[in-house]
Amino acid sequence: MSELLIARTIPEQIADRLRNDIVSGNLEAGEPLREKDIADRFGVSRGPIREVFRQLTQQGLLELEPNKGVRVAESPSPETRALIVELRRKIEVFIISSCLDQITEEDIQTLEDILEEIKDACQRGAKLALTNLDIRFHEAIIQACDDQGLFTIWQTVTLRMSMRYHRHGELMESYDEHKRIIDAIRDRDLAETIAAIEANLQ
Amino acid sequence: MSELLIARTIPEQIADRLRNDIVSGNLEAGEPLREKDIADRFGVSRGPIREVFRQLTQQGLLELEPNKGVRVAESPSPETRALIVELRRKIEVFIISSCLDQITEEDIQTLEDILEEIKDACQRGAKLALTNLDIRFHEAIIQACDDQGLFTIWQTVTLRMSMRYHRHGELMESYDEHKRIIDAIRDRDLAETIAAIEANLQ
DNA sequence: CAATAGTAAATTGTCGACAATTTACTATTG
DNA sequence: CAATAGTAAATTGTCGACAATTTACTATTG
Repeated sequence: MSELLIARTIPEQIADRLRNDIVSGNLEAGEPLREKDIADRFGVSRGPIREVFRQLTQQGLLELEPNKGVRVAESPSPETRALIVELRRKIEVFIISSCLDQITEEDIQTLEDILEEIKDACQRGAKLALTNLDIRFHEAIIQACDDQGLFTIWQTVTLRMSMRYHRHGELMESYDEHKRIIDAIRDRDLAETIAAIEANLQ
Repeated sequence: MSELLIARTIPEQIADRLRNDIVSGNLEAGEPLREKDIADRFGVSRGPIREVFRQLTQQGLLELEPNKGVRVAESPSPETRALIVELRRKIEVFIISSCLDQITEEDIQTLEDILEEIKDACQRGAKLALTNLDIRFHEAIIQACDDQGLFTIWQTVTLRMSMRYHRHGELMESYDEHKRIIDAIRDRDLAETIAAIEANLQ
């Protein structure tokens, strides 16, 4: 699950950066992105950038008009977001149900590492970092499990759900919720794992 | 909704053709696709083909390994497919619920046109064509309605659900089911529209 | 002969150049 | 002055060339 993450390709790394900017709200909805600008910013030619644009478009973060380029997509309305949350819950519950046993001690250690970063982000009040860590945490679970090609669906749904959204309230709640998930996984307690995941997805 | 379909770009057209080959089962799971081969087949350079590969990968139809290329993805297991069907139902019901009124007479005419083709395919026993027409019919509804950026999620889910799958039984049932959907839409009968769509998605 | 190392061929990754299209600007017309 | 037509600049689309990497093949070693 992790060898892919070590030697990441250039377009992947650029996609991550842009995804961040969009999900976090650094880039406003409707803002056009120019291939040349982004290419210069990352010191590559337009080729790799075009690939990134196509990927982010398919993930619903950009909108593409032929011959005109891409713009940052609007965030979903509250009603639409509610639907997307429901979809994401169904996907994550399905995956964890079919593979709770296969999660290795190494996978759990990866989750612990991310949890540490979450703790840190909560204490620093770093909301942006927290959104990312939240995604990375769940992504680690999905990657550890998924053998059914559900990853791209999960990713698209999750990114769209996360667009410019922060849960209000006490940040430290996020730490508690993720700790609960890890504990449940370590106990191989499926019902509790599902409950913990559903509590965290809203 | 339709001007985009008239002046389609070259990569879009190529993507459609490859999608067809994969969904219909013309291309076997695990089969590698070479950029050069596909480029020659369609008489273009590798650039546009790379874009197509990235898009189909994001839609879950291809699997990409950096520096090694793409292969045709496996079809989902029956259990996974059941989940995907459930997701698709939720999406289509949500969209039709929020916009049944906005569907124009012109949109309905588009659906009627596709229905005619469905009738024809049923009579000819053309299962492959039928799978495509089925997707096009529902896509027309989504495109007529969606203002919430749910299209890419819907598309990914739908394509994955359709991979190498044909409902058995009487082909003409497909015609009846789609006719029922059109009738319900024309009557602006939401409950019946939902029931008709759910009956058709399985 | 089996295993390894080395080499050639095939394939993907990236780039810069040019063509096609869109956009911004200027000049013309009534 | 408002509307249109024409032109230049900016931007996207496509291509072929070369670099980097992987794969297939051959030769060497024990």
